[in-house]
Amino acid sequence: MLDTFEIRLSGVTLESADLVVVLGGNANMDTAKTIIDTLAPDSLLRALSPEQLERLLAKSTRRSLKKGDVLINQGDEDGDFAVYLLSGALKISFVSAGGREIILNYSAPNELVGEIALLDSGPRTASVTAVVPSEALLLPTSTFLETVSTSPASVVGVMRELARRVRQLNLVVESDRTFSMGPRLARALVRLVDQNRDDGQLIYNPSQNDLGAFAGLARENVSRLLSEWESQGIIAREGRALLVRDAEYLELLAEFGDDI
Amino acid sequence: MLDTFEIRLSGVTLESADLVVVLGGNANMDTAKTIIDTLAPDSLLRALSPEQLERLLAKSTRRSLKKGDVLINQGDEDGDFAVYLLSGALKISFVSAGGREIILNYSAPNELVGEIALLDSGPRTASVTAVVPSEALLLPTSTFLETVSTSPASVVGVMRELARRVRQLNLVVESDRTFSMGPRLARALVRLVDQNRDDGQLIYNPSQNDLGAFAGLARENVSRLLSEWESQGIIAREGRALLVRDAEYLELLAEFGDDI
DNA sequence: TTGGGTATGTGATGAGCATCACTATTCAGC
DNA sequence: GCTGAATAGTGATGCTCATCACATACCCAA
Repeated sequence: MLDTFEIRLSGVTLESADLVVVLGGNANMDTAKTIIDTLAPDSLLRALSPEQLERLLAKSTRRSLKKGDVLINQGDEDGDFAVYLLSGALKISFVSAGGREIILNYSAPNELVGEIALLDSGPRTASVTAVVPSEALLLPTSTFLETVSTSPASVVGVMRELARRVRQLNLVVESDRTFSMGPRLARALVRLVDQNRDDGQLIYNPSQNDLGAFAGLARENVSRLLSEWESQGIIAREGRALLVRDAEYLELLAEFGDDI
Repeated sequence: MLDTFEIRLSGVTLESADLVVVLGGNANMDTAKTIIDTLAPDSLLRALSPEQLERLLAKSTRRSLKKGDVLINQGDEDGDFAVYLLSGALKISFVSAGGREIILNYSAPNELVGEIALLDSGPRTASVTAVVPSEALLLPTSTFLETVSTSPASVVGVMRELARRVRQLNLVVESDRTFSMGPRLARALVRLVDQNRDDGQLIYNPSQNDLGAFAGLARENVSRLLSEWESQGIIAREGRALLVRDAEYLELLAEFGDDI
């Protein structure tokens, strides 16, 4: 039973930016209440009973992240916590053998991140970075497993989340293998559209570099495609922010490839 | 509580082969005992208590599969059972929007298959086909979830299995995106090597077509690469069977790509 | 044994996209 | 506001690999 929970950040950050570790105190009962109140209705943590949730929160650490802060480094051996995102956006990425960055996902609030390493206790295979200022809960392994395995509802929730991820990855493999650039980028954009809004805004405004690493194509071609789509009115740009105007078209492209 | 368990096979088989449905009776106590005895030491089902296991088996259906028999069809709506492979080998694959087959995995005995659809209750996104004569247990959704969620050990086991799969898929995305043909094929072969033997035999002898669909390259190039590797002594062929002679080399290639 | 289906071997061709090279633009920090 | 760094736009080039087009080998069943 540990009451405080220390995070050690090691290794090299992706951007080799200076790393500022902001260790919050552990969430006390007060903040626990606050957090409970702000949990989204569809939150995974809602599956827990109030008592379980309170216990879990009491053992968790809350972290405020600035843009660029690194929560987890690929290669870290001390993979002893999972991350529950309260607000903001995280990037999950790794560096391939060839030295190129591959972005696996962007996570939105109320999503669980980094639980894979808890389950098979290997080193971290991906890095987790805040791409906008974010708030996150760090759940220690023991508490996480204990809580999850005593709550049938949350067990199914976590398994469901893992299942969703497997499906998602199957789709990525499909588009990587059989789709041309356009549909691949379309799929990336569709995944980035903020589901909580209806105006086609993204959960985060990626650079073309990031979009390329996410969709699996060269930055230059991201540029070319975006220009083309903008001229066709499929997307719009406000400054550097992207707006998806014709989501339906992009979804078709993402699902059926070039032969829509 | 249902005691018998009916499987409906619908849709079009991948090879459009005639489909023979062999419905076994449900496993009775006798066969349950037999099955328990033959479970591998590392089996997921070993996490269950003898009573739980017996209950699970009593509600399961045992299926004997001939080569080519289809257990699950991509698109099936009645995704209400998972598959536990007792012996043989299964192919998990789907047909992409472009009409090409993508092989996600080959599963070896004691592996769980098809549990994704149980968790998020969508249609089946992949097909499962026996590639050699096989024995499998079909576990109905309700029983599966009930058993799993009442056994903390097996919960963790199933989550671990899902986690393993996510990791595996991350690697596939990596090699698809950044590796050239050689390393991609190497990774496919490494995944196919039978871990229960030490002579470099594969768990199943795929056609070059299948190898291509598994590794993500054209059949013709599979042929070219295999010939090259054979002449270098990295692999050998006995008739149509492949033998991995220099597993270490292939593993290096699979891990680091061309720049080993 | 023969023939048709399936699996394999191998060259030639070209499409798709990464890469390079460079310019133009935007942004953050002093 | 200024300056260097990061981001973005765009043409030219060439490499990798899918595709096409065959030839060949193999297997099983009539």
